[in-house]
Amino acid sequence: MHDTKDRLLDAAETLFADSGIAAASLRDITALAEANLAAVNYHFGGKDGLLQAVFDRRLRPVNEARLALLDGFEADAGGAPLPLAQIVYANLAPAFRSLDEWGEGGQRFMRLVARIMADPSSSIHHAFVRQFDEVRRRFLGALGQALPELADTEIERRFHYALAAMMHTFCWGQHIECLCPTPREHRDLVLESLIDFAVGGLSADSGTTDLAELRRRGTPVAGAIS
Amino acid sequence: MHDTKDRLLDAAETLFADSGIAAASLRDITALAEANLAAVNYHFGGKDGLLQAVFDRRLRPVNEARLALLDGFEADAGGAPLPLAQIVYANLAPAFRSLDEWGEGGQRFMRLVARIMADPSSSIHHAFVRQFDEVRRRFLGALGQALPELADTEIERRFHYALAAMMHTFCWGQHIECLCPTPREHRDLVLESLIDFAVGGLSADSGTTDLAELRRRGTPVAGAIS
DNA sequence: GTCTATAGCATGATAGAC
DNA sequence: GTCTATCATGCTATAGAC
Repeated sequence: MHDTKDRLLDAAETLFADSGIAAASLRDITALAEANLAAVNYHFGGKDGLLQAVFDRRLRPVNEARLALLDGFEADAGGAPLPLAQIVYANLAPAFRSLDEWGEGGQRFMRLVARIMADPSSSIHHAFVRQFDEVRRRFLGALGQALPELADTEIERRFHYALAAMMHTFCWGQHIECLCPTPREHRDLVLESLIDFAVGGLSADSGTTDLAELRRRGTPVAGAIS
Repeated sequence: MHDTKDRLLDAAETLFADSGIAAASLRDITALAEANLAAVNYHFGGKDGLLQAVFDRRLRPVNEARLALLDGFEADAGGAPLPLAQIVYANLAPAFRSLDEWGEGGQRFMRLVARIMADPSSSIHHAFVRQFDEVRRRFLGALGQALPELADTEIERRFHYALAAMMHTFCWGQHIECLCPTPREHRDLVLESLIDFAVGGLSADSGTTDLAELRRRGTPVAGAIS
């Protein structure tokens, strides 16, 4: 069924996602995998290699699916700007689809990705950002076409906000019922909700917010924060 | 100037935020604080106590400021639903203001909060969620009034999305230029951008997204994900 | 490829002098 | 309150038998 290597990858994915990367020890991982402690070093060269292997197994297909979806939409549009919903969908759907294709493992993995995203000091973080970079550039390009009135930096900020919402959802899905992406019907609901929110946020009018006005009205008691 | 206790709190805040809670050792912390290793146990009873103390020092004022702002807006409105921008502002501004009041320490602390948010398995996470619970309930109530056409669960989801965008900003601000909340002029720009995005997302039309349509158009090659 | 055994090190906590 | 010294534990990594 599963050879040692796969069992180690599964166990590592589980414990990295649930406990955090630093907190998951090789002893815990090999115990869960019913493998020997030394097997990690034999197969992956160490803890970092194991983490890298966990990522390589899953991340590439998701990012490739993102680009493939975007390619398809752009081919359909023939040079015209894409509807925002398509851009957002192309970014989110592959991650959600992986939940189906990989079952429990997919959920755990997305939680792990969310952890990495929130931990810029992690050893994997540079490799992760580099692998995501092409996706990022392509999507920023598509967003730039769809939102010509927005400055590039504003588009990049909003792209990050939308990404953050997805990551947060994966990370907290198992703890907060309304965000939980299981069972399957519920998953589509959350995906739709995320798309609605992201599209609304991305297309929001810029400069509507009058910060000075909010500050003036919002200080009923001077020094309330003290 | 600073007694040992304060220096330990500052050092812990710095290292917890920069390296992660598990990765920051008491030896690193006491070295940075120029204090003795045993001082942590004497003053805080251990690493967990230190972490708790780091949070207690900063979190309460921010949450109190959030509620005070919301109170002020609601008193002004006299029972009418609040503008979304006011609700969002009341949630975000105190966190941003802390960046001014606490300088470097405020930035570090917000990064630390973002870490905790992304790590549901952290030892502090229950205490953190409990302390935030009143804020959460009050803001969900205000949002429910402002968005009567949305279901409660949808409102809660969107509240989490908006929260996620802010957390992501604090966490990555020092790594991604467009999100960086320093210097001060830039900070207001990011805050405005976040408010625009959150207001747009919160007020997005629900059910606009036609998932089936997106799925149909978005599969140029069957099994592209394989 | 898989195992036992262990090296070599860092950690959190504590005892006890001052 | 602060220090030194140390304990007990856990960790990653590796050597070497099978």
